[in-house]
Amino acid sequence: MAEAKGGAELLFLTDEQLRQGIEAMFFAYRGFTADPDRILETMAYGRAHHRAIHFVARSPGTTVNNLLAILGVTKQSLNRVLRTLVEDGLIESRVGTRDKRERHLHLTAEGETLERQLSDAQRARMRAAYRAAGPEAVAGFREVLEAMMDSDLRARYHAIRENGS
Amino acid sequence: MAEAKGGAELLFLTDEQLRQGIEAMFFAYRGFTADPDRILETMAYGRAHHRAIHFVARSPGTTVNNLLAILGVTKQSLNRVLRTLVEDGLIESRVGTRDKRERHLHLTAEGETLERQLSDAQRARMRAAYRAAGPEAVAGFREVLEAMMDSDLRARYHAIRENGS
DNA sequence: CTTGGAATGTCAACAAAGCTGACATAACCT
DNA sequence: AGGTTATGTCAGCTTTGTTGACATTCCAAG
Repeated sequence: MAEAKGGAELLFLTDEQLRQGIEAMFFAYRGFTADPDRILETMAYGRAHHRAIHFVARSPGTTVNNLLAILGVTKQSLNRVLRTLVEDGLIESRVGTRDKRERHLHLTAEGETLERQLSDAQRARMRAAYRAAGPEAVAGFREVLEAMMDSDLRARYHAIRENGS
Repeated sequence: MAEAKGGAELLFLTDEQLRQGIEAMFFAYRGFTADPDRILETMAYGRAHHRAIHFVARSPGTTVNNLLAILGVTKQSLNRVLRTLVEDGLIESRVGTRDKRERHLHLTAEGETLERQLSDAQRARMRAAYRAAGPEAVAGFREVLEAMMDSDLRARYHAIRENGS
C-alpha cells in the first residue's frame, strides 16, 4: 500500500469529499461544545469562561500572556473574562516571584469543581465518540486534526501535551 | 484485532487522551475557520454570512426554515444575515411556487463567486490535512466526527450528503 | 541609577452575532 | 371561518470579540 497513495488520493479528494469533511467538522463542533454550553448557561458564564478555565486547569501557573497566545484573543477580551472568574473566586491570580509583572493563574477549589463538571461532560461525549469509532479511527482523527492546525498553534498544542504528561 | 478492542480501549481512553482530543478539536477548529475568516474580514461579512452562503450553495432552493434548523440559530439572527446578503445581491430569495409562504434561497452569480472563493480556501486546508494524514486517517476522522454529532444534526448531515450526491 | 521597553490592567467605545418577546402578513389547511 | 405555519421585522439585551489610549510596575541595558 506504500505508494498506492497517489492514485487512491486523487480519487478520494474530490470537492464533494472535502465539502463533506467541512460539514462534518461544523456539525461535530456543535456537538463538541453543546454539553458544556448547557451547563454554563445556567450560570453567568459562557464559552469564553470555559476556555479560560480549561487551559488554566491544564497548565496551572500559566501566565496571562501565554493564555492570550493560546486563546488568540485580545488582552482586553480575556481580561474581562478573567476578572469575573477571579472576583467569583474560581481563579486565583498570583503575582510572579521571579518576574513580578507576570500573573500566574491557578484554579481555586471552587474553580476545580466547575472545571471537573465541564470537563466531565465534554469528555463523556468524546469518550462515547471514541468508543463508537474505535481505536484506529481515533488515531486517524487525531492525525487529521493536527494537520489542520496552524503551525504556531500546533506547537502550543504539543507544548501543552508535554506539560500534562 | 477484531476483539482486542475491549482491552485496548480501556487502556486508550484515559482522561489525558480525551483531553488531548478536546484540545486538538479546539486548535483544529481555529485553523478550519482561519482562511475564510481572513477573506471575510476584508468585506463587511463574518462567519455567520459564510455559513449561510455555504449551506445555500450546498442545497440550492432550500427554505429559510430548513436553514434555521441546520444552523441552529434564531430566525431573527439568521434574518439579519440573510437580509444583507439579499440586499447586496449575493443571495436571491424566491417566493415558493407550491407553497407561497416559503422563500427559496439561491446564490446569484456574484454570490457564487464569493462562495467559490471561500470554499476554495477552506477546501485547500482540508485537502492539505487529508493529504498529510492519508486515506485511512481520513476515514477515522470522519467516523469520530460523525459519532460526536447530536443525532438530529447527524440526520441533517446525512440529508445534505444525499443532496450533493 | 536612569531609562526604555515589556507585561499587565483598565477605561471607553464599538461591532458581530447570538438571544427573547411581540407583532404583522400572507398562505395554507381543515 | 379559524387555527397553524412560514416568514419578516422592531426593539432591546447579552456575550464576546475588537481598537485606542493610558497607567503601573519592573526587568534589564546602558
